[in-house]
Amino acid sequence: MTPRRSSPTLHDVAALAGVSTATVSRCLNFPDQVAAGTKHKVTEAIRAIGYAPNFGAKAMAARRTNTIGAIIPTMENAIFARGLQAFQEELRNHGFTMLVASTSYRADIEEEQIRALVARGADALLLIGHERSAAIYDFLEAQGVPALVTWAYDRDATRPSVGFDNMAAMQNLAAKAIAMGHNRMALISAETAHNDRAHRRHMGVRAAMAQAGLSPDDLMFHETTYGIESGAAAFEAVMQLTPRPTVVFCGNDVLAVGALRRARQLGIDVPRDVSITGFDDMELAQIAYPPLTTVHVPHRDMGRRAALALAQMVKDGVPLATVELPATLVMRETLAGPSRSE
Amino acid sequence: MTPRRSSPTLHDVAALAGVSTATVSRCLNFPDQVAAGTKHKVTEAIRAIGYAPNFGAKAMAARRTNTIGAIIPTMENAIFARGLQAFQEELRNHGFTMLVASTSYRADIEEEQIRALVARGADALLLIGHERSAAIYDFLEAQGVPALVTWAYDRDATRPSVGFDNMAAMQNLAAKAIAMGHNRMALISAETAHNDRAHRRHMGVRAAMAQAGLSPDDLMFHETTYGIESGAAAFEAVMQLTPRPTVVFCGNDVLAVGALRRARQLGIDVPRDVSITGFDDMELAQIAYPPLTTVHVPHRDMGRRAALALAQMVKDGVPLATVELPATLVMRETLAGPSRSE
DNA sequence: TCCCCTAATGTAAGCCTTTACATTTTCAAA
DNA sequence: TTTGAAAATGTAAAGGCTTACATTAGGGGA
Repeated sequence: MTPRRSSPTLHDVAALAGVSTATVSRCLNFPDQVAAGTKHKVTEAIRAIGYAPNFGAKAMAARRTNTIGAIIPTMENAIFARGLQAFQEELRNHGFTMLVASTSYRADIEEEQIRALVARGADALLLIGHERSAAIYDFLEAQGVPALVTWAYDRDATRPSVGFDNMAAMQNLAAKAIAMGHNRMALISAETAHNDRAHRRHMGVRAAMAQAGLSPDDLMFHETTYGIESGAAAFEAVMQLTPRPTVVFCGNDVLAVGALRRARQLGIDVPRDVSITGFDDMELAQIAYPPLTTVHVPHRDMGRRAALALAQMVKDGVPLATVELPATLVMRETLAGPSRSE
Repeated sequence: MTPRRSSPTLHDVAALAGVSTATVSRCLNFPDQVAAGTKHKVTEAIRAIGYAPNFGAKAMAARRTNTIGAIIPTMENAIFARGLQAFQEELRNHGFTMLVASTSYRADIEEEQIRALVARGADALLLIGHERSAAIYDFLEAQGVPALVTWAYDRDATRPSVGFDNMAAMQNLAAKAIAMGHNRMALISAETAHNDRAHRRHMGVRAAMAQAGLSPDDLMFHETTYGIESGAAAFEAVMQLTPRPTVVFCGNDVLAVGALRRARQLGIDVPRDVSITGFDDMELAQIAYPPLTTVHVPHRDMGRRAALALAQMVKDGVPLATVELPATLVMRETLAGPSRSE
């Protein structure tokens, strides 16, 4: 029976405070443009009446939402979750809120999500990796929504990104292994379709081999899905090949941990019988036994810098710039020279 | 020099298709209310002109945003990241998008974030745990924003929640340990201030002890921050007490893994010299060596169900209901009876 | 053929802010 | 005092969509 009284509006506040709506609005958005006394009256009225601005109206009038969207493959992967966490924290420092969507590594879902976040008023977008259709980039352009790519840095890419060079990092790791004497190698990779990071890591291994004069045939390439169990299965498959690889590079730490576990189950000693490496340097890598040699990815730093760049772009029109961050090799205990005795 | 042509509007589409704006709107929102021919014309026009609805205008007119907010302690904790992932996926199935904010376990930040997400137009909110000020609950009430608590189920709580009984789960685990013969026990807990989950887990241990006729003095309670290193330090501290505990319960898996690692470094064998348990059952628990005995928390299920409940609430007004999910004991290898020889 | 009911479409009134521009007030300098 | 510039405030026009209500078209029954 009680008429569902709708929320108080700017108008109500103005009436109560005895000023115009414009003044109330200014009080909220440009406080130093209004006299102290007026400000006080208005503040009082707002409190008395329990006023909260209407988001839709505000967004329409201001033509922005102070919201930035992030689209990542999945939060199941701790590496992305952490990047997001840093991203969100920095965004908050600048008064923005974060919309999140995930794609499960599927290009079609990603496209849908990009459209969805734009439709939900995202002022700008954070994207993982460069690889996506020209159509969707055109769409973003047409909608006037700036997008920043992260998790990847590619010398040749034209779009702005904040990331590291997946290929160079992997090449560096592979070169190290080769320098230690390895020459029969396997790569257990995440699926490379629509995933330029995985693809470039693969290219990195090849480049290192080429540089050392090794034949591409000496690399056993095995692609699999994400997950510890996948890594384990892939490792087992790869170890059944002849000749056996002396080092197994893994596209990420989760796969590597799976490989490590299966090695133990199979009675294969790491790194004596075979070396195993990861990529990402998540917490897992330190917990693993033996501690995993991997590549440290600056996920927090990427998140933070991406947020900063996007915030400045939306707020002050600072154009997005590309920045390359270092991804450094972390030597722990799973990579060693191949044993002679073998 | 080219005048920055602003985006096409509903009006433009209507003009091109030769219908009214109302028809275009219906085409978009209630397609089966419009004739097939008309629908076709409109669809064509939309494509031709590259129309995309204006979010602010839509939100203002419809009085909702189809956006639901989630506020969690941190995405650094994989357990929350996964819950969020499931939450977001289910939300997507219902046409909603997700706003995310994190609190770093701080009540003041949480309050700020609740206000921020409401100001950003969240139609509803997902919250972790029951414990927060009455003022903020009042605020949500006044703003008409429904909130659903998760990660906790409390028989006595009046607000709707989708979660498990932290106390009962921990009590169950402790009872098991007691039944195995343990009677000197330690609890390494996350900080309990403003964290009803941690608090209730503590209560669970006490309840089990009380039920077994043990004195509360036989529990060494050690509170610490989140992190592997914290767990390690806490374990070391706790093991220096006299008499030494025979079992060390940890408030979560991360602390437990830290404890496990320090035990190895100290030459303390688990579970022969001391038993260690975790809580959450994250992937880490299986990777750890030896595999960790812990409590499985249905994080994905909670996320999914919470999303469903919230979506139905916002879309169809289905009232939020409380549902209790099971959190089950997972016996692995770090809990065993205390050794006689000690 | 005429009527009436239903389906399809159109009309136009909001929804609530922001902001360009106009007006009034204030205050320091003359 | 007067005056002029700056500060404070007011007026009112968007802004693009949804939706209640009005109108028109279509079709079956008498």
